[in-house]
Amino acid sequence: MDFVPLGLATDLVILTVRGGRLQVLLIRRGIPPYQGHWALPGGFVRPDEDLEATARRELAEETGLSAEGLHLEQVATYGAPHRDPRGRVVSVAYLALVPDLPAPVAGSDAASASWIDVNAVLEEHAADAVQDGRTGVREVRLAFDHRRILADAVERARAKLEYSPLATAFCPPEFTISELRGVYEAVWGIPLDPRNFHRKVTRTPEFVTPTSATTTRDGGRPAQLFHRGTATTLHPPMTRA
Amino acid sequence: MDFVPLGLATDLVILTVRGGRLQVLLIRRGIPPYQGHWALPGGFVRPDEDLEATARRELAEETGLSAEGLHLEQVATYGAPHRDPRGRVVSVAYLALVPDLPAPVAGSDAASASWIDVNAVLEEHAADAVQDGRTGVREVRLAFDHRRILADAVERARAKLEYSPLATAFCPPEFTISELRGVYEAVWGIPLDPRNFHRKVTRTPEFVTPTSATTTRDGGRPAQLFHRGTATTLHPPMTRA
DNA sequence: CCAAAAGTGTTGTATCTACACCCATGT
DNA sequence: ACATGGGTGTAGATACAACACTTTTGG
Repeated sequence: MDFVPLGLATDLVILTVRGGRLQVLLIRRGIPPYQGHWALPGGFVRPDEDLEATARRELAEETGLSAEGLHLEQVATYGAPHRDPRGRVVSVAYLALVPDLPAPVAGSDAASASWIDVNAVLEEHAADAVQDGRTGVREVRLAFDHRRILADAVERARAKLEYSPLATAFCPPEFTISELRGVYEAVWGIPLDPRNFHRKVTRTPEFVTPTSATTTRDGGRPAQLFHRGTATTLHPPMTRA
Repeated sequence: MDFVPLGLATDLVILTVRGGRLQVLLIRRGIPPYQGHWALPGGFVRPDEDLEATARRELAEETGLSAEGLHLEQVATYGAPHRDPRGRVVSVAYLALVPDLPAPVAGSDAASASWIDVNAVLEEHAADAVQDGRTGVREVRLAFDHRRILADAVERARAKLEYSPLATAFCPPEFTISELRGVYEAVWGIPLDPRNFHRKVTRTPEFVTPTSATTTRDGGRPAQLFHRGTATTLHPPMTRA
């Protein structure tokens, strides 16, 4: 057996939708390298620990949620020889989707964790585009190759919304069609027609199933509440513009 | 840094279409563990070698082709603690697509490599389904977790044929629409209407571009020859039944 | 001439988009 | 009453499946 010395880690791209915006959980690094930069949460795989178990453990640590029931999937593995200046570290990236948490990020360790607007990180940073008055976040440089990992994970999420019921993973157990539409709009970054969206979702077999309850939490006429259906793929798929 | 002792390897799922069937390159293991079983070609990542470089090196070694221009993409990483009985080995799986080689598998090292029908490997093996008179191949048990890796890679290929021009990676530089259809039929395992397929492919922008040449190698009326277009995604996508 | 494969036209059906319109609540 | 969001109906455009039909070669 050929045991080249290397570290094996998992990095997590934890996404949520808050206030109509797609956000990612980032940690500000307190120590070099990349001290002061933002980074994806992650950690080393323990001996005899499965890769997904590592990711799920990190997810629980960072969000304070029991990771059961949360969506978690592997995205890709990054292993360029010098991606970490300290030595060879190969990292398996996972994508996690969580609903908008009522509780703030709790249980995270000493480092400061925050929800950061994904667009603020991924937008091209022309030197003159620095001042963005709306969000306050101006420029977010990620440590290591984490910008690429984030981009790959977000692209995965965008693509999977089309043909899978993944968007429900961003929602609480019971949700309205409008709230589900809000997820699509936030992740894709485009507005959708509320009426056509409603029809499409409710007519796609097993995408969502109605409960007997309604809510007025979004204002206006009471909306039917739904929970996830049993579908694993959507026929026909949802379509972006 | 946390250097747990482990081996890092890449495994290759090299697919081709021969005689209208989807086939995978497998190697018969000459030594334990799993001596005598079929396995995916693979090998350990060298110090300072990028993951994809490892995969491309293995691909060139096994097929005897220069790996340049061949399609190669990462599929997933497999790291269950006891997937290899010799110790902890984490493997990054890559999918490679090659055209039907005029030359047989050359340059492969001592172990015997063969093209094996993918269906013969992936079909469910109920104990009483062992005797399959049609294909002659009865039972192909793969070593390690390679059956799962193969299944994941094939599913990836099947899905990508829908929305990407990936099928052209199975074809020689110049090909007819029929040959391209043969790829879809082999990978998806279903027949397609030649007339609708022709229209669909030629009307999808930048999927294929016509050359000035024709061929009669498929018999019948001479067929227009095409080469790959510049599209990276297909609009509209190709559809399975 | 016939067989075989290439390629075009047509028709009915499903789906999408855009938008008019009505429904049920809070204030 | 009116603002707000929930939900249904409908018409034109687009795409699809099925299949009749014509074209161009080899034998």
